Formats: sequence, structure tokens, C-alpha cells
Amino acid sequence: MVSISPSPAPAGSAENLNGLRTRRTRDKILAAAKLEFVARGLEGTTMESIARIAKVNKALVYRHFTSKSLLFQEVLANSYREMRAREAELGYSGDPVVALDQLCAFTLEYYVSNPEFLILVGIENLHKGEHIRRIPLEDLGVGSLLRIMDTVYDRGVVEGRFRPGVDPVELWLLLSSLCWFTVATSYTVDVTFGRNMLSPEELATRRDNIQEMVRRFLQK
Amino acid sequence: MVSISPSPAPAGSAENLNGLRTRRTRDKILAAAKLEFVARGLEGTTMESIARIAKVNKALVYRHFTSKSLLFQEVLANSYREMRAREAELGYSGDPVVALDQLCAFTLEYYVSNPEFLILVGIENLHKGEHIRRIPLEDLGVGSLLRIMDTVYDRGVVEGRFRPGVDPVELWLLLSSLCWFTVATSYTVDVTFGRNMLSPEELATRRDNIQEMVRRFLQK
Amino acid sequence: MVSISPSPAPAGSAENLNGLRTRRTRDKILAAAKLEFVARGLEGTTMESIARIAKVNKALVYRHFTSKSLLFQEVLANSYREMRAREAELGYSGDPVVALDQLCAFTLEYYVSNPEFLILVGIENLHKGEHIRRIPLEDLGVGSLLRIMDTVYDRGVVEGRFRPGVDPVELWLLLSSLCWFTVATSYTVDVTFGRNMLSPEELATRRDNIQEMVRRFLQK
Amino acid sequence: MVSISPSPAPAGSAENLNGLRTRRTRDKILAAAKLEFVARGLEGTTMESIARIAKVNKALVYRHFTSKSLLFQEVLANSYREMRAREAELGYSGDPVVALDQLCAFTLEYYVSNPEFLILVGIENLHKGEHIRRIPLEDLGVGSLLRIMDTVYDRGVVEGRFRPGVDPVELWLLLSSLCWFTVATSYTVDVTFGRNMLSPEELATRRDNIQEMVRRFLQK
DNA sequence: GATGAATGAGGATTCATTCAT
DNA sequence: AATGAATGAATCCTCATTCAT
Repeated sequence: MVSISPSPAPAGSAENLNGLRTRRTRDKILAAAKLEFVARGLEGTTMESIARIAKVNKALVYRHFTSKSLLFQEVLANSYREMRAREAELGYSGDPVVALDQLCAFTLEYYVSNPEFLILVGIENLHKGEHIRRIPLEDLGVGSLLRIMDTVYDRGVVEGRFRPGVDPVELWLLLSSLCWFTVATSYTVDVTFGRNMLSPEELATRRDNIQEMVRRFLQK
Repeated sequence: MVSISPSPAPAGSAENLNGLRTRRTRDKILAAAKLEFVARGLEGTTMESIARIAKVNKALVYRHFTSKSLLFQEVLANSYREMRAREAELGYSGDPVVALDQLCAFTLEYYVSNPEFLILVGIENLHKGEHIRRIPLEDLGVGSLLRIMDTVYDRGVVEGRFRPGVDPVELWLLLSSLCWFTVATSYTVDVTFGRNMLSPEELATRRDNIQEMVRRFLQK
Repeated sequence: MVSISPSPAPAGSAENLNGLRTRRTRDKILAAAKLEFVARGLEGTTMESIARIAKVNKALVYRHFTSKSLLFQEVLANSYREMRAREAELGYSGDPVVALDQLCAFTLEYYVSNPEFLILVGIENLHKGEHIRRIPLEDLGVGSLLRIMDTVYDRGVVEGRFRPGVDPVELWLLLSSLCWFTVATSYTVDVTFGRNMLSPEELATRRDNIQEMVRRFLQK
Repeated sequence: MVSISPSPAPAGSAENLNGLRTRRTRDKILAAAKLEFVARGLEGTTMESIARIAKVNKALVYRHFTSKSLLFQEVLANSYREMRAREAELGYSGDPVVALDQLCAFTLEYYVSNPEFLILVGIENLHKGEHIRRIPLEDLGVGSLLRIMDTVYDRGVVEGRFRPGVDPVELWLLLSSLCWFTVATSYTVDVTFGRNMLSPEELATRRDNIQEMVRRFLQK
């Protein structure tokens, strides 16, 4: 797992250069791998194509990541980390109802804008979670999200705007469900219902409905 | 799944016997293929293993289904047909609110009991819907479902128990979302949230919450 | 292991033709594999080259023999079988002393003329016997050889020409040792002693000395 | 094996320290290489594993030995040198018959205790002697051995205890053969004859028989 | 309809070796 | 002397698919 080294090394030192070179190579490979895994799936992706896209030698990919499985694991971990980082950046309103709306909007927005994340997670679920299981929990870090859920919900209850007795995790899972499906099943829904869930108009409606639904769910 | 026609054939008729044999062979292959596709994914499944499980020759699989892609398409179509058949069997209450609860419960129940369906659909979405696109629409037949949605919703509106202005399809997509996620992301949610969404207790809570959510969504 | 089918099939029958085709293919592959294993060793040999020499598709080699390791095992088993067959053919003199001479001469001759056998066995010993361990014992069949040893030695003792108390197996191992080294270490002996043990003159001397040595070993 | 020169170097001399370091590095690599070549064969051994075991960088192995082939050549040369050193140490009895017995015992003992030597030589013969050919003859130095053979045999002839007319080299080759086989084919003999030639009891019998055989071979 | 044999095109992984520092 | 990064060429094995019967 790449962690940004906080210790600045003397510029020009061999160690540093090598470190930098390594970092850059790793990142190039990770980017190429993500691209391919998302586009072609785990089995559909070849180490060859990853190497080609990253413009490095195939053997180098192995030197850095040991196997396709571990490479996927790394890509997955990175995707979780990225999402966590985004969440952490967000500033939620002090008004719990507004904050809830923001949360709905952000989640839908994030899923729609980052379908790769859903695809990777979809792949992982089809593989029974065998990769995610090996990722250190802190790398998945849903902690910040749960803190947000807790804060917003508690405040809403305290202010008398939300009914008590709802499990914030459960609440988030429901909220997430509503956004997830929109992206994760867009192709089959498109064909079966003749409805493109990802068109701007549909998305706007969906966002409104999701917000409405969640809001009503918490009303007293 | 194609079920063996119960219509009695004249005993001893070679043609008929052959027809039966063929039907049975097709079904054996389809069953084996479904098993494998669900267990190993599209690329993870080999025609060899399908043939082995179906206890037929590999070339025979080709004779019947032409290619792996078409075989998957058939398996997928069958899964949709099967679900449609189940829906058609259901009897919904005359009370629209109760009917809505039943619909929520049935959908969650069906997804949980038939994760293969979600897996196949998940695979299909990861393949950008390239197979489902080629299935005749009437084979997918969501028609009956939509009729049910319309009927229930309209009655609820007429009876003054549901607010007007909601799109029944949209309603169903939201309802489906809430059930889908539970099954489709169970592995990753298990790891990230340390919560087994498929445990009986969790499922009961989830069902209650889904019903509550949908009910409130339609309240005036 | 190819065993010659004793049940004659109707000529022209598909089953028979397939069987024949299979047999011929197997044999071609086995011959090519033996050639390569002997020339390049186990790791030095590629399945590719075996296929090329046998003029069949590489995948076919796998269809027939599953893996390089099993293919080597088969080649090894065949070599043992061949040698056993040769021994069985031999007619030994009724005079035990003469028979012993014949045995020495035959063994040296066989090793010299079939260095592939020694090479394969050499490879196998370098691999700690991992392949031969899996060959059914009857396929290795040293039985006939041991019967010969017993017979000749016993007669010699009975006739008062050999001293008693020698273990026939031990006797054979010693005899074999003397012939084996000649072939198995010819390259290094050639360089270190500047002596080509496989030249005709050297071989003649060696044969005489081996016979002399074994004869004297059994003298009363 | 190159042993570290005991000649004391001026303390603190950088050059000397470097020389020592170099020598030690070479020796570590050679030791690791021998270990691996013996355990996995020439093709089975990777430069990577040698470097890992020697705890040095892979490129350093190349700096010191240029190629795997040359490294093997060096390991082989060292093994020959080592054996020669051992022989030189031995003190043989003045009684030629006793000396002969000692020679048999020593050779068998040495082969049994140093199977790596036989394995390396076995590998080399499977490679048609391509490495040993490039080793300077004096490094292989069988000279001392031959001098011993000559001395012992001549004395035996002079004393009238050995028959004349035997080639001492031939004599040694026969003697060596009897010991060699015991170690070099132990795995296959174990399986085919169900007899562990390397068990202590078997070894004792073998030693006795070899001595008996050689003794009788030289008797008048 | 059904089968066993055969194939071409990969695909993951490894390895001896070289390069830059 | 010593190292970590990088590479080109294989190598074993698999698989969807076709052929001959």
C-alpha cells in the first residue's frame, strides 16, 4: 500500500530518486490496472494489457504487485481510500435535514461520477469478497462516514426533527442502496424498463425522490 | 428455466423420445451452466466444466448453444422468465398499503432466496448489458410486475391513501434498490461494516425498514 | 500407461479408428518426449518442443498426459518396461559361469547402447525419485531379472562353482554398478582422467575386467 | 571451497578489508549456489534464490561470476578441489592390501557423506561435460589420487600380493564405480528393489563386498 | 444427436540478465 | 563493491472452438 512518505529526503540522493521512480511506476501501474479491471473485469483483464497501458514491462508489474490478485486488491483498497478522502473533505450543513439532503446528493453524485468504484466493488462481491477480506480495515476506513451519520442523526433527534430509534448504520445502508442500484444495474434496467437511469433528467428525479424518501423515513 | 412439458406423448414414438431427450439434455446443460456462471462468473466458467457437470460431451454444448456467450444469454433469459413466473403466481391484498408491504417483503425475499439471479444480473451489468440486449423483450417480461405496481398504486391514490404524482416505475426502482443492495453487496458490506446483512435478524429489520420507508414515501 | 488392448475391434469401426489414432498420437508424443528429456533434461525440455517434434498441437500433449511431470513419469516407466522386455528375451547358458559372463556383457552392452535409459534414471535420481515413486511397481518389473540372478547363482552354488552366502540382489547391484558408471560418468571421467570410457577398446577392456571381477567375487 | 586465507593482514588497511569482504561475499555466494544447484539442479536453480540465500544483491552475483553457467563451473571446480584436499590428507597403510581396503572404505564413505559432489557431477554429465571442460585441469587434480593408486598397486605387485598387469586407473574406475552407484542411484534402486542402499546396515555390507571384490580382483 | 480428437491463440508467471545510480 | 529497477524472452498450462466420425 502506498503511503505518502512524510520524511523528505535530500534531493538528488539515489535513494530518493529510486523511491520516486518506484512511486511513479507503482502509480502508473495502479492507474492502468484500475482502468482495465473496470473495463474488462478481473478475469477479462490481462497483465499484458496493464503493462502495455502503464508503459512498463510485464515482469515489472509482478515485481511490484506479485500477482494479479494482489494487484486487484491494491486497486480496490485505493478506491475505498479515495472515497473516504472525498467524504472527509465535505462540509455538511448545521441543519440536520439539510445535511441529510446533502448526504443523499453527495452519495448519488459520487456513485454516478465514479462508477468504477461500484464496478470494482461489484467485481469483488462476485468474487465473494476474497480480496477485500485481506485489506487492513483501517484502509477501508468507513469510520469517518459513520461519524458523520451519527452526528447528523443525533443532532436531528436532539433538535426534535428526526424520530428516535433509527440505527444510523442501517440508515446509511438504506440511503446507499437507493443510490447504488441506480448505477450498478443501469444496463439491465435500461433494457428491461426501457429507462436510462443515468440520464440527467432521470438522475434529477431520482435525487429528489431519494431525498424525499430518506427525509420521510426520519420524520416523526 | 424451461420445465419439462407434461403433455403426454404417444409411447414409443422415436421422434417424441428424441425430442424429450433433447429437451432434457438442453435442461441439464442449462442447469450446469447456471451453476457455473453463478459460481465462477462468465470468464471464470469453462465450457469443459459445464459439459462435465451436465455429463455430456463438450461439443454437444456447442451444438445446442453455439457459444458460451449465447449460452449465458439463455441462462440469463431463463432467470428473468423464472422470476416473472413467480411474480405472476403471487396474490396481492386488496388493501393497497398491505399490498405494498407484501411487494416489499416478496422482493426482498426473492432476492435473498435467489442470489443467483442477482449474480447473473450483476455479471451482465459488468458486461455492459451486451447479452440482455439480444434477449427478446417479451422474454424479460417485466410487464406483469408493472401492471401490479400500477394497480396497487392507482388504487391507493383513488382510495386517498397514497399521495398522487408518483411514477409507479420509479417507485418500483426505489423499492427494488433497497432490496437489491442487501444481497448484491453483502460481502463487501460484511467486511467494511462488520455487519452480515443476510443474517435472519438483520433481514427482519431490513424488511421492516424497507416497508416503513416505502409506506412513508407514498403517504400524503 | 498404454496397454495393448487384447479385444480385437471390428475393422473400420469408429471406436477402433479413434483408439488407433489415439495410440499413434500417444506414441508419437512419448517418442518425442523421450528424445527431448534425454537431450535436455526435465527442466531443459519444453512442452513446446515436444509438441513440435511429435508434430502435434501443444494442447494435445496436455490432453494426453496432463502435465510435464506425468509425461516424464510415463517416459520413465516405458524405459523400464523396455529394458525388462529385453532381459526377458535373453537366453542364458546353462553353465552358471558362462551365464554370469553373459549377464555382465549384456548389462554393459545394454547401458552403452541405451544411454537414454541411464540419463532418464539419472534425471530421476536428481529429482529424488519423485516420479518413479508413482509408477506401479509391476511396470518397473525387476522381477524377471531377479529370477535370472537367483537361478544362475543357485545353480552355481549347487554345482560347487560359486561360493555360497552371497545375496543375489547385492550381486546384481555390484554388477550393475560396474557397468553404470562407465556410461553415467563418461563425460567427467573423459575430462578428469583423459580417458574415453566409451571407446571400443576401452569398452572391451572394461567388459573383460567386469567379468573377471564378478567371476572372482563368486569363486570359492 | 576456497577457505579464508589465514595470513594476517595489517589491521585497518582498507584494501585488505575490501579484499576480505570480497572473499567473504564470493564464498557466501558459492556456498548458496552449491546448496541450490544440489537441491534443484542447474535449470531448477534461480539466480534470485542464490542471491537471497547468500543475502546479497542479485546483480552482485553477476558482478562476481558473470553468468549462471560460470557460477556452476566454479562450484563444480570447488567440489573437485575439496575432494582432492581430503584425499591428500589421508594416510594409507604400508600394507598394500590394507591400503586397498582403506581406499575402498574412504571412497564409499566420501561419496555417502558428500552426495552433493555426486549430484554436481551427475548434473555435469547430464550436461555433457560442458562446464568441466572449461575448468583448468590442475583444478580438478586427480593427480594425487592416481599417485596413491600407483604406489599402492606397485607395492602390492612388488611384494607379490597383487597380480601384475592391471591398469591402476582402470582399477580405480572399477572401485569408484562400485561406490558411485550406491549413492547416485539410491532413489530409483530404493523404489525398484525396495532396498535402501544408504541404510547403515546396507552400507556396511556394501563396503565389505566392495573390499572383497577389489581384493579378489587383484589376487594372483 | 452425440462423441473423442485436435487446434490456435492466448494468459499468468518466471527468469537470466542488464542498467542506472 | 553494491543495489534496486527494469526488461525480453520464454514456459507451463488453459480454453473456446472445430473436426471427423
